[in-house]
Amino acid sequence: MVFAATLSTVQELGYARATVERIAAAAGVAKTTVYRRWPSKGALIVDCLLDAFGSVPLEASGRTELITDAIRWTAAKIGEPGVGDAFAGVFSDAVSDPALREILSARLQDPYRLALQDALGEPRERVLFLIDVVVGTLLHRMGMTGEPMADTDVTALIEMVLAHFADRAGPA
Amino acid sequence: MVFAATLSTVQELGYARATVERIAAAAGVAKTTVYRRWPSKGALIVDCLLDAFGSVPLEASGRTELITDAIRWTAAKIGEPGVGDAFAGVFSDAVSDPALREILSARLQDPYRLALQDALGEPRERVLFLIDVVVGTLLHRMGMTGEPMADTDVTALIEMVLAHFADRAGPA
DNA sequence: AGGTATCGATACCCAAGGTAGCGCAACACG
DNA sequence: CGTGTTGCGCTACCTTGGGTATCGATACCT
Repeated sequence: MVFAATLSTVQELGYARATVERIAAAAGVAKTTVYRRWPSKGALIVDCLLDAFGSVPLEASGRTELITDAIRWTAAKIGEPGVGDAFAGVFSDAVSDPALREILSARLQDPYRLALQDALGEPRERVLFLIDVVVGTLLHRMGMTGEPMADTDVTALIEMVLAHFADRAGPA
Repeated sequence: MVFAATLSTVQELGYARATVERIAAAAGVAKTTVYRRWPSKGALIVDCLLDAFGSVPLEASGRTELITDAIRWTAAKIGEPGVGDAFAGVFSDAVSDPALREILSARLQDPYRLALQDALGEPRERVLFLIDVVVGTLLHRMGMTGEPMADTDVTALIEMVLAHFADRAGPA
């Protein structure tokens, strides 16, 4: 499977050194075959992340548990070997590449945003803000240190976000 | 000045298309001269960001004003033309480049972290967490939308952070 | 005036994203 | 069983961009 080879190659070499040629070799596949299936390296990574993330666990009953579970789940996924690197990597590429940004936003962010809007009953802008805070914080830690965020900090993040998004108690 | 040429080139073309050759041309300087002064493109951008950011305004009296001013100042700087792009760009490059990560951490993050530790009387880990939240959130918004965060969201960010970092009232 | 340091220009190396074309194997279908 | 179609691997290639080496000119300092 190409996805598994992608993640393990990214984990082993980092995002930039995980070239498409190496990923293809690790998957036992030709580079051209990869480009037959995905239009760009970025698109491959996004699909790989989609596969790695799966769907958010949103079966919790209360709002507090829902947010807590979602944040812990996000932190755990980003902490999985290769996933955080790959995520931070595409994200970086997307900064200067509007097409990739579109792919990232539509294929990766939107599904989770819509699920959260639905589960939380919050408007689009507030959920976007929530995602900015959670994903931004986790990726910044990952990018600056090379390591996923430790549990105690994830807990602090959850508490901070919960205070802001508590049932109708938060500001604005 | 090379810094001005760097920012305007990044603003005009985005981070990836702002090649060292183009930046040098915009500055009326040869590409080799740029490499004589900075060891890599990343180092150039970091120095450029250092120049653009200057020092944090930390002359506020109260803790609340201090944090508010610092966050607004960060958001405003990242919103300046070219700065956000350049910041998100180096950050992305740093993900796969430990040497650049070291430069970014030591030259850009550490001074502000130390100043904040001093001004807030908070331990290193909590200030690092604060920086992760503020910078991560702002950069995530910038990276996903291509636009700096709107004022209302910056205000929400300030309120959320203040609640967490209020005088000895926050958890953990 | 002479030595030195700096800069600009050119030419180059290398890695990596992405493409084109060829030939082969597998599979479907009559 | 033969034939066509499809998909894949392979090789070779193009282009861009980071980074380096070299050389000649210029300017500055003594």
